[in-house]
Amino acid sequence: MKDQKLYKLSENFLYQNCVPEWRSVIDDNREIFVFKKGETIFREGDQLKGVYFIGEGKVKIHQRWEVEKNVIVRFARNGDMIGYRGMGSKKKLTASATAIEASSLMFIPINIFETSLKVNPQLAYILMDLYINELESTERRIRNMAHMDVKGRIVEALLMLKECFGMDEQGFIDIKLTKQEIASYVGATYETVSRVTMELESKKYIKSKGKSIAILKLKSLRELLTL
Amino acid sequence: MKDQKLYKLSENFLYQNCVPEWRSVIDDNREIFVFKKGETIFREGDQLKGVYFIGEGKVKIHQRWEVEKNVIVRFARNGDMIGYRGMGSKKKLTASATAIEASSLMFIPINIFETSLKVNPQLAYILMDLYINELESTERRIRNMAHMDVKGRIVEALLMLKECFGMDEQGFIDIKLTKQEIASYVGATYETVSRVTMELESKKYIKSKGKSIAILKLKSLRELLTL
DNA sequence: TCCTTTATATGATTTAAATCACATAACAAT
DNA sequence: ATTGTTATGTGATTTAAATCATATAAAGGA
Repeated sequence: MKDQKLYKLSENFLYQNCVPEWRSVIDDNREIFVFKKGETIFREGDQLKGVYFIGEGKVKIHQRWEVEKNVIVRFARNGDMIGYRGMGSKKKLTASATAIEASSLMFIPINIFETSLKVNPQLAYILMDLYINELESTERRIRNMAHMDVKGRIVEALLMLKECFGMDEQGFIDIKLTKQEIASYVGATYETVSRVTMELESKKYIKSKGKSIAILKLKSLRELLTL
Repeated sequence: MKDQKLYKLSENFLYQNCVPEWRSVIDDNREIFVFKKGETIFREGDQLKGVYFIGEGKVKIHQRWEVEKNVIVRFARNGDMIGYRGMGSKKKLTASATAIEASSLMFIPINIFETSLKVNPQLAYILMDLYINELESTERRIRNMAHMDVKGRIVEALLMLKECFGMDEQGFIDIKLTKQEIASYVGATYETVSRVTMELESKKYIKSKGKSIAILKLKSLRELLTL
């Protein structure tokens, strides 16, 4: 079922970078999907059927490793595109996507998206830039993984989450993650994440309420990174 | 000094994906630079002045971390493009590049490259795909860093190096790296790399001669990864 | 609401890998 | 060659973080 209220097409970068004549094609072919918290959007190994744009909500992109061991590769929020893995429709997805909270996504079939790329010269260009930026932050994470200790990686993750998802009125980062999810992102166990966040709390560098975390002393946290 | 022998322009993907009329522009504006082993091609923090295509040789892309601590982000070989970090010439390079062996590179000034992108619709497209693939392997490395032990990461690195650089007649992987360089790539210390490679050698899974390594039992090595 | 499941805190123990330490080997430079 | 420098192999020690083990606290379903 299509629900216009759940997705403002005009704010979407695909729409914005297409020539006006093409916009109706997108409008005619898009579909809106709604996912509950915890629901799978796509699974690694799946055939690539199309591309998703997040309208509302938060999503984690993750890869499996043995049973129950996960790595969260990245987080995505409204406006972000997920699932695209290059041209040639025989491609397989290399990661899964799961809704962290109730989310509505716009789906564009892969053939429509690929045609969009051909018809709108701007688009490949914008996408190229987008992937370059993503690559940059991924390379940065490799560096962090290689040389930072767990505490540093957790602090770095908290700062990234603040940047990415912003804060509510009380200063809490606007995303609710379990200790296990944080652990899967930084490459650690949930026990260690629990200990480290407890330590940061006791030092009043952060505070937490349920699954929400607020940053209290940004400066002190940043200093932990430079040691 | 320009030396045509050192770089076959016709084999370059930039050249191949440009409309014929544009090729002479590239030809007129390119420069060939030759680097000795260990020489710096560019340094992180540098202003982006142009793009390099490797004609001959091998290059490592690395980021600094404190004094003398390095992470090798990736390796590059002939045909690879290095140094491009997206449009907008005010961009700064986020990693350094150093020649692992004597290399010749073709340099294209950033403004020529950016115009090439605009004039040749194919190009942004090809680049987008290229960056998607790079992102994929970088994401894979994050997963490895998070969950594999050092031995696994070293084995994975050896298999990657074999894929990337090929082997000579005697089966040795066609790249010479120090233990420290391998360590910088897998995120470990050179002592640990030394110990692990010694262990693999004693099991006859690999053999080494100077700085060259040959894979003897591919199957056994692969099995180490699935444990 | 109670009850099951899932998440969290925290202690005790183990372990992989870093660090420290030194001897030897390979490589470069004079 | 001769000498200094950088790379390597290996042992001993330390340490950060995983694992094992429980207790408690939330969250979700019937």
